[in-house]
Amino acid sequence: MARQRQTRQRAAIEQALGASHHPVSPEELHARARRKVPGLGIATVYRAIREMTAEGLLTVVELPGAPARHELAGRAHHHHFACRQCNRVFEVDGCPGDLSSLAPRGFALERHEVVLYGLCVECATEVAVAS
Amino acid sequence: MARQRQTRQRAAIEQALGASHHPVSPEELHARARRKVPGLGIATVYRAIREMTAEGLLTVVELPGAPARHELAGRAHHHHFACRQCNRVFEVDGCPGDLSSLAPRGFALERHEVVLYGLCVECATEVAVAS
DNA sequence: GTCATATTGATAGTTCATTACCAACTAGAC
DNA sequence: GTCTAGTTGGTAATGAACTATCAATATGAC
Repeated sequence: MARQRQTRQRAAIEQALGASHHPVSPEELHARARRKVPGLGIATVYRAIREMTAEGLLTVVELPGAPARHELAGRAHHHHFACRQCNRVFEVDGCPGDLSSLAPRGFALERHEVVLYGLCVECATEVAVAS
Repeated sequence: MARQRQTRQRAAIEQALGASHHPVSPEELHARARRKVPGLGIATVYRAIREMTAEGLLTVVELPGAPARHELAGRAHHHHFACRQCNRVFEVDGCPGDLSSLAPRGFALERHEVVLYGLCVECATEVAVAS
């Protein structure tokens, strides 16, 4: 089941993942890895994502109303900032902390997600310049 | 463009929305309204959701990896608790408060979503009883 | 270099949520 | 009750994300 050969395609995908400091969508990953291997097919990207996720190397980041994104596993607990303009997603280090007090009585809180929405620094600057 | 006739179907849908104290999926809304109007079609539910959302009567609640849910507009700021067992979504009154300090420098924070995951009181009880 | 086979890439297929279509029904003005 | 046009319901169609298929390619042991 495990991968037996190292290929240019897979290397490009892994490199693109490592170079990204935010969760990437399959499409974005495809575009990035394509710079190294122009002919790279989208199917190969999806295959790599599936295999690496199964091996625990990748984690899935699901944001409301958007396709799943992926980032290398093993990073510290963090949340995300989604720019409504450029649609990119950034990592946010902080965490509001213990949210168990928010859960209704009797509910068992297991995990939480916090998603911030707004404009990233680049898009915020553009808007300021344009107006 | 606006609705011109009052129908049993629409009345049943509005009633079902009013009786729900949590955001409902189109499918759930269909099931609930069907109790009043058995022949109700799913297309009519989607139509009602679309029209009411356009009129500002409904708001969309999007949770990661799930179809959009809807709740009556005008409620106070709140968040949601999603049960991983029964898949229902509950409203949570509290809010961790100002999260602007979490946003990276230069980013313009406009809104935020907090989603709690775990077991609702019913599912948590079942698990406890079963073991 | 040779060769067996793991891997790829193009694309058809699948799945799920949602929308379009249109004949049949019905609300409501008269 | 009549009648017109707004609504409905069943279903085909759509769209987006993802997966399967399979012939062609390329890895890496020899």
